[in-house]
Amino acid sequence: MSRYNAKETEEKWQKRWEEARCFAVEEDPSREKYYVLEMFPYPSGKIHMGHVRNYTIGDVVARYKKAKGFNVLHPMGWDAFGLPAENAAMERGVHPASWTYDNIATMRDQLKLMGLSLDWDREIATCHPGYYAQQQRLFVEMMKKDLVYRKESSVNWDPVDQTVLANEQVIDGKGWRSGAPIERRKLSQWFFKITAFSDELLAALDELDRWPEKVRLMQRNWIGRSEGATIHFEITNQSGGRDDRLTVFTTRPDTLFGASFCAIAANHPLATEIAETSAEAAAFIAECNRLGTSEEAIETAEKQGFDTGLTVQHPFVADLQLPVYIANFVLMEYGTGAIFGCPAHDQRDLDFARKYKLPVIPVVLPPEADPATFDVGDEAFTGDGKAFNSGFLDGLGVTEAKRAAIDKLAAQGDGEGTIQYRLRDWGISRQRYWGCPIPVIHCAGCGPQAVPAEDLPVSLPDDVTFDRPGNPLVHHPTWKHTTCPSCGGKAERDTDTMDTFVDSSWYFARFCSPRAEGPMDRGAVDYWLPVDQYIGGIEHAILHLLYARFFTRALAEVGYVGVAEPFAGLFTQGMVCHETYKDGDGKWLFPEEVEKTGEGKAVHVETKNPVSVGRAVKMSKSMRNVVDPEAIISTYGADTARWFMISDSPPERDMEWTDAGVEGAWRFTQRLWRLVDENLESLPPAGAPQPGDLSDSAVELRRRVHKTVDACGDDLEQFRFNRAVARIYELANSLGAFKASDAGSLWALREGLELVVRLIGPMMPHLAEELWEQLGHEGYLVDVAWPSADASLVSDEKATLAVQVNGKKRATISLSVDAAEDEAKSAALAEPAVQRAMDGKSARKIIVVKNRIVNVVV
RNA sequence: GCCCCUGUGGCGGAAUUGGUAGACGCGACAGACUCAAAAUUUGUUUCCCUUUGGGAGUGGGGGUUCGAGUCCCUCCAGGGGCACCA
Repeated sequence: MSRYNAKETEEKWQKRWEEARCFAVEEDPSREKYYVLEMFPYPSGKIHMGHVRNYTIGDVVARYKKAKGFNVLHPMGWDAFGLPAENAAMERGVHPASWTYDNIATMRDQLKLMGLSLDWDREIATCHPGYYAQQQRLFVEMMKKDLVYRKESSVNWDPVDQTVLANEQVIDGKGWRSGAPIERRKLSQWFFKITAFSDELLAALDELDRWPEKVRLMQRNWIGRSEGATIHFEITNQSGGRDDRLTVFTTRPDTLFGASFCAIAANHPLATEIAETSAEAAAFIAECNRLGTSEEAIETAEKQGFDTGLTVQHPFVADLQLPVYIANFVLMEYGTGAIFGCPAHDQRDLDFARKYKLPVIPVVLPPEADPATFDVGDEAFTGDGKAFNSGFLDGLGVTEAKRAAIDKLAAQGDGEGTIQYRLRDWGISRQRYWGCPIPVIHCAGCGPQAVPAEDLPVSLPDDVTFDRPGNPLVHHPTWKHTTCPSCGGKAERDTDTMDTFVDSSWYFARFCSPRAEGPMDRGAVDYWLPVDQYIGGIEHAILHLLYARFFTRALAEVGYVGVAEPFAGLFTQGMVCHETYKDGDGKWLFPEEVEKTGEGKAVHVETKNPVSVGRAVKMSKSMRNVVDPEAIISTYGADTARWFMISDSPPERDMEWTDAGVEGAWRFTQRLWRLVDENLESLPPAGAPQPGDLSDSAVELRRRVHKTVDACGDDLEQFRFNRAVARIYELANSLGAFKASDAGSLWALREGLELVVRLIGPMMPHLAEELWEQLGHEGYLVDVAWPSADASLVSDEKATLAVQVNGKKRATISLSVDAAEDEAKSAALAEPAVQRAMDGKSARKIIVVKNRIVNVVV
């Protein structure tokens, strides 16, 4: 009896597939296309289990669709620009380019070990000039279409390192390297006009019916369309020539009678103006700026305000003036950067009012509450109710009151109904080296000028150093100095590079024609786009996916593509988790440093000191709970790793990586091998015709086989890989237990073995090819069509129904499929257990659900 | 803080989408094979009650229904995103 040698076999088939160019594809208008794409990886060094899961799922889909007869495009590339390369440069002195390309080489080799059905001819890296040159062309063309503009916006500034920090580099308001308190600073930056598409991006979500509902919901909330009102409050005690009105946006104009203050953002123009003459205001604003730019930091900070001393006139109540505060929880980026506070009906306003002893006036009465005694306490009432304490609005519901308030404001000239979006334009300027240079030249006389097409690309200089803070492109002795394309005078290049989200906003289109001279070949994108199935992590649910949707629309305006939506189908897979280990000193340990001693206990491999075992969390370097895919593949083979990845947990759910699970998967590969190997000699030859009559047990086996084929196809279509795997286990159990003696059973056994091999093809492709060959077939299983089940063997003759009495199961009965209701009733009542449970009472009602259940109500 | 998701045996999960809860795998236990171990293999395995049999049970509490893991309300726990990580 031979043993399956995974390593040898996997190498053998990987080589053969490559030589036969099994996965290289071209446009073929005569065939239906299917574009499978997994989110391309950032080349961080080595592949991790998250990649293995992502690419296994994608590969199952790609191979399945290929077997279903589609012309399948399945490419791979590298999201190769980004911050970690610069960190490596600073920490280890390696050049970002060589660091990145080394990582790509390593990770490419690792991916190849997985046996993925990729068209490697189409490989791209976003840091390659061949890619980013095209991106610069797109930028220039978008500029011409007025989709790009320049404005000021805030960044996190590290005053010690003299550099801009990413949000993740700000920890508790301090720079991660310097530890210095960070400041908000304004810089002039480039923006993509994504808000021009707010409505369209929102409306089109309804059509994306192969996207997870939760992703569509998150995007809807992110775009955040809200109907409300802008209200102009007259400033009553101002001095000087400033604008005498404060404009706020609110979604609750119905609560205007409950207003007790107004608040403006720390970077509101009025705040800036006040700070010029008030040292206290300036100090407070500086304090707010220390919070950094992330919404999370701003909203979780304790609510604080600064009373400007200004007051504004309430538009409806003649003798009411409201104080104006500068507040740390008001965002300049949303609405008008100013709000009116109604503490009774907004939690943040309430917290603020309690702190600064401002009045809390309830103006919306919850249903069934008493207007005389109703009080909000510490919890604002945000639900629906009737307006009270509200003058002309009294008695109206929230919706009607909003309308009435807006009408009155408009009539008075104090405001109007407005639709506001939460979505902001996309700032893409980054003060970094390792990114796509922004192809713009700044001329003192002519202003910013796009680099002319014939001068593209603007290449990154190689000779840069990271020995001092700031952007190497700024420090470079010659790079930024150039001449103005318009006037010919001295000018400087824009030293910013693009956000790496730009790189990943069109790579799927580049894959259609990766070596095209322009950004993309129209014929190729018209054939391949949209991506039929996109697969990646849920962490990209909003930003990446929304930017790509915007960019595709921008590409359509520029004339490169004919579709608006890049991804027709989306699947978001869960994370790969692992237990965590800590030694007595609280130091994290790698799994290989830990030895299990049973019952959830563990010790250190060398010292034998006890180790505390923590629950499974997402694999991460910081907690050391990582398993190296390459080590797994070299021990068990790629098929085992792939099989385990999809076998237990549903792909959209988080999964736990365990040694026991991998070993179980490995045992199954061996079992399948033996199943074929042990029977090989007695089986009829491949392609032998079905013998005349089959024994009952052979027919029964065929039923199981064909039912499995039928159900597995459905499961794969619906991404229920774990169910398909369970069915294949069941089938393997049946095949293993089957006693074949006569010619008919041996024929049925061959059929069953061949079909199980074809079913595992997308999941364990190497083993499947090898077994297919063992079973006497020539050519590649990869080229064999997906099997279809014999319909006559899939349907059952008998159905088992549960019989309940008052909803409690008391017996089961076996009836022919679709048996009549009366037959089911009498069979149910004939059961002794049912009679016993009925306890002599008569049935008041009997509910019969065909082929499922009979419920007797007494 | 805001938005979104998840919760079923010792563990991962299944449940025909409102109709027999626990398929399949892992682990554990017992047996076979073996000098022994590994591998393989047979069986048992939600909990409680003494059994033929009965009761409880899908994070907690409540509701709708002939019937709820599935729908509604509420609470708890864990996770993802929050615009410069990718």
